[in-house]
Amino acid sequence: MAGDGDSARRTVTMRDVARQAGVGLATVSRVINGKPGVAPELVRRVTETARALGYRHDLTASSLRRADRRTATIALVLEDVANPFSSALHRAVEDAAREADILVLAGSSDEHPDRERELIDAFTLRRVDGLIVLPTGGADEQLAAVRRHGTPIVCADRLVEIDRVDTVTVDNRDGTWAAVRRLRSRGHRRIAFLGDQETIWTARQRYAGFAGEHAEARAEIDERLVHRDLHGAEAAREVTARLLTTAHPPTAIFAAQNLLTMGARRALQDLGLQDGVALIGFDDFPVADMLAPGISVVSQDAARVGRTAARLLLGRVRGGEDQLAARHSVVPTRYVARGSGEIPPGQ
Amino acid sequence: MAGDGDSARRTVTMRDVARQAGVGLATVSRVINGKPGVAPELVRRVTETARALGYRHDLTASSLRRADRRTATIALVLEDVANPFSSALHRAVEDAAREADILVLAGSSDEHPDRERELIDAFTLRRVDGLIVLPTGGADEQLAAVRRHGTPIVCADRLVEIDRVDTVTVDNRDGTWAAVRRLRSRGHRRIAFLGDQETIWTARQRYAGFAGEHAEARAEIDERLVHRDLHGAEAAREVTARLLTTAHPPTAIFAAQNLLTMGARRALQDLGLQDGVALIGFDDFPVADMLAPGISVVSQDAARVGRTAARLLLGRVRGGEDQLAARHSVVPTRYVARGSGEIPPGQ
DNA sequence: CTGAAAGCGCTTACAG
DNA sequence: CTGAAAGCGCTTACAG
Repeated sequence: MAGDGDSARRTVTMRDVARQAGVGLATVSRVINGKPGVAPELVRRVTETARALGYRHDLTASSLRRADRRTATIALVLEDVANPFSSALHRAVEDAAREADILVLAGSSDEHPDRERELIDAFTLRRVDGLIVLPTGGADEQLAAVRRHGTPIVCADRLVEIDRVDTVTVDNRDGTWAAVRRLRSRGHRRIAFLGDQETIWTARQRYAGFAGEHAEARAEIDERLVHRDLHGAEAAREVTARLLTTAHPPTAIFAAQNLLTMGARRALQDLGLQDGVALIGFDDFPVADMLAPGISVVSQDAARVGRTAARLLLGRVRGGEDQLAARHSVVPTRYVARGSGEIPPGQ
Repeated sequence: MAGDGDSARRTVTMRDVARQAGVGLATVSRVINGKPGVAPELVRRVTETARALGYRHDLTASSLRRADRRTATIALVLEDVANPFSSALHRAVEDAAREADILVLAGSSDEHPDRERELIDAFTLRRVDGLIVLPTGGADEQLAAVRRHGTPIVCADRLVEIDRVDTVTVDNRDGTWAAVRRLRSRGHRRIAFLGDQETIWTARQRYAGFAGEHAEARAEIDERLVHRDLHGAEAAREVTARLLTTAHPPTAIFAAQNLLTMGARRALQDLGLQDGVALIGFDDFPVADMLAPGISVVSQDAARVGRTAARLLLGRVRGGEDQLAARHSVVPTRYVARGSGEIPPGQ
């Protein structure tokens, strides 16, 4: 407790501890790092002196000199740290990293390639040991360059083809395909599709599932029912309201993303049609089961995506797997029937 | 593009750039850091050489030698990066930090003091410039010690009294008080209270609002209607179900947290009582407005809490405000009427 | 088992 | 305006 003053003082370094304890600098380093082969008496003296002086180890300096140059920090480029999918993935990454005493930096690209590039720059500038990114698609060249420089990278949620960059994706196409097939088997023939910006890989995949199912059923797609460039709930709401008030409205709606599902449902409720028109969303969200009818969804396991991505990354960070070719893991989706997807055509 | 090989090579340092460009190390440093007073010709040569060699600046080394020793990184200790309140706060902090070219490390304490301590340790070990934490309450001494060592700290969401540690909280007590008063003015006399673990400051404050309103109204609290140690939705659901099936059930329920509100509503729906018993929740959540009836809530602005916390922290990090005494900012709540809170007693 | 010296990749006085 | 030297707080051979 002595010397626990409040005034600003210069940092206590290993040097100070060494001098005070009457040992060499290397010995202090050994003790602090828990390395074996130091006389118990010295271990005690150093530990005690360090505590008494309020010594705080400096990992940044340590990693600078260290052979492996690891900072024990990885970075995460998400779409938005605040969106449910991103943040569930984030949490899974944190948990996996924590077991290896690794911390995680996170940032939001908001789907802007420029912002993705800035984040990657800022992270590599700080010498993170690895990167998990939900790529916008517009920064792939930079990702490739960073990878070539030696930093391990795993891309999550979206597929990219870069040397030694692993990916963890969800079976967007098949999950959508199966959901649309369910609608068709219930008798639906006029199925609307609401999709996110086409620059996003998952958006294209989900549409591919929608189109694939139609081809399989030898059914033609009515282009008037397809809207593939929707940003957010409000856009989905407007489009849905318009679709429902045309001469030939859809009997079912497939909303290929979270917010679009909410927007579509809002429009349905506005028109009192939530029990008359089927709705299936891609990606679950809280309380979807508490609505009446509950919203049926193709659910994706964000935590599993995160956990898998973290595992792949840490394998490369540790070095053992770093020279392996790119590995691509696909996490399955699951259809959750809650009512809205089970509404038959014609009320 | 030349020399863009794939093989592992040692890092290109400023030294390499200096040698190659035929200038001194200090000049390279000046150019890379954009410092004025270098001949245009040298700036060009250094910039070009750096690019050609694939030089990547190392911020960790830079900050080690730099006078201010800043890492341009701050850390965030949240309850859970994946919960909506925490992640909305996180996003606001990210946005504020980004304007100052500062990155953010985040971690989840899960309300465990031990985990909070580990995170604080890990962050300070990496020499972050400052800390924003949602304190569990069990690590306040460590926070105080870190602060004394010089690292600026802002506590968000919960009040703590530590020298030169700022806080940003929400008016939990008054927000609850006003909501309960609304219930009473509509005729409710038997109002149940569902609360989170009492170790959490906000949980205590919200109960204080509930109790305060009762005292103000000279109404006695029926202890059988009060449950102050509920963990999560399922616990709230069970307790609510039990409350509703007693001889003297409540006519209204105040759920003092997100998940508790959802759990209570589930129980109400299970019993078909969602239109018969009033419900007000503390803290809004997505889609609460799409349920029938919509759930009335005391809404808190997580983004504003985050933004304010970040501003206070960055003010101290910059140094200008670092010697100031603790500042305490309170963000107001807002009552959002959606129907469930407007149900009168007796159906 | 221990310590003096060198050096990680930078910035910062200092002298020119 | 420019560069050689010192040093940030550590770890790592190396010699004892």
